[in-house]
Amino acid sequence: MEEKELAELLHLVSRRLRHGYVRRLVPLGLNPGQARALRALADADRPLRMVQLADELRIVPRSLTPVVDALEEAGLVRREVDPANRRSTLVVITPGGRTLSDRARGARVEAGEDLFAVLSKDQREQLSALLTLVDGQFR
Amino acid sequence: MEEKELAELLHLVSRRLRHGYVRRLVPLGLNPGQARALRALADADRPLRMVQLADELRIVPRSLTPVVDALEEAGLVRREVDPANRRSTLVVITPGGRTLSDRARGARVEAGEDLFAVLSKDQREQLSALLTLVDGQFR
DNA sequence: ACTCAAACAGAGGTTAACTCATAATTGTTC
DNA sequence: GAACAATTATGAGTTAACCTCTGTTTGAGT
Repeated sequence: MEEKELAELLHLVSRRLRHGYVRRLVPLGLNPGQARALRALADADRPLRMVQLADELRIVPRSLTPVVDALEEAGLVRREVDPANRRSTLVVITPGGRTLSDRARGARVEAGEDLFAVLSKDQREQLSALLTLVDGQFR
Repeated sequence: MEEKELAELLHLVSRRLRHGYVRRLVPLGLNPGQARALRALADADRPLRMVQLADELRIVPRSLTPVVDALEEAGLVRREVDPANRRSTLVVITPGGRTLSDRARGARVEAGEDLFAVLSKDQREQLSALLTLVDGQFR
């Protein structure tokens, strides 16, 4: 009776995930967008320019500005002028930012474990593989 | 290096889907939330009270009010006082609403086909089954 | 030197949620 | 059967995460 379409399922599940994630991020003083940006910076392991970071997050650069504002405010990143191109801003993660990024990763993993508790390890890997395929097609 | 967590993948993919969906809904004058509500009403095949509909959509009733406002404005649903309980409002889909709901379903399916083009039919069914499992655990 | 493009941010809008408070009704209990 | 509690919807206000369009500064190519 309740056979939902993929679109609907995806929406509901991703909303549910966000819920658990947000809850765990609150004590860290981060929202998901900020956590994602921080994570991308930690993973890149080098300063990124605003455009690069925005691209990584698949958002337009303008949408990144307030995210970086907040992270900078919290001392988790620093903005630096790119010496190679003074139009560009380099976003540099601070040691504090790195630490918090690790804690945020924990929150993300926990939220994922909560949500995907009903799936076996195999099933999770399947899901991950399928989504990677879908995401990958637009690289 | 590009090994993304499930949380991240889910977020990116569902955002991508929404994108394609929104684009196709624009000519119908609907946004995704309105389309979802309309769909739930069409599927229920009977008037639903605000609380019931909200529950179906997994949102709090207060969040449903403006959605129904818009649908009513567009003549796609009607609000009626529930004769069985005068506190309750019954949301009744109109013939026009039903028609548009069908068109919105088309949009949703098309967007899904676009996004999941890289997957085989089998893979899509797998994905759907996995997400149904995850979604199902909270009912 | 002059023009065009790139990078960022200001201003403002949209969607989709949320909470808290309130009015109307109904159901329960003494 | 009056008093109290719960339910239903909504007013008011907030938040996250995006978007577009515009303007400023800077750099790159001719």
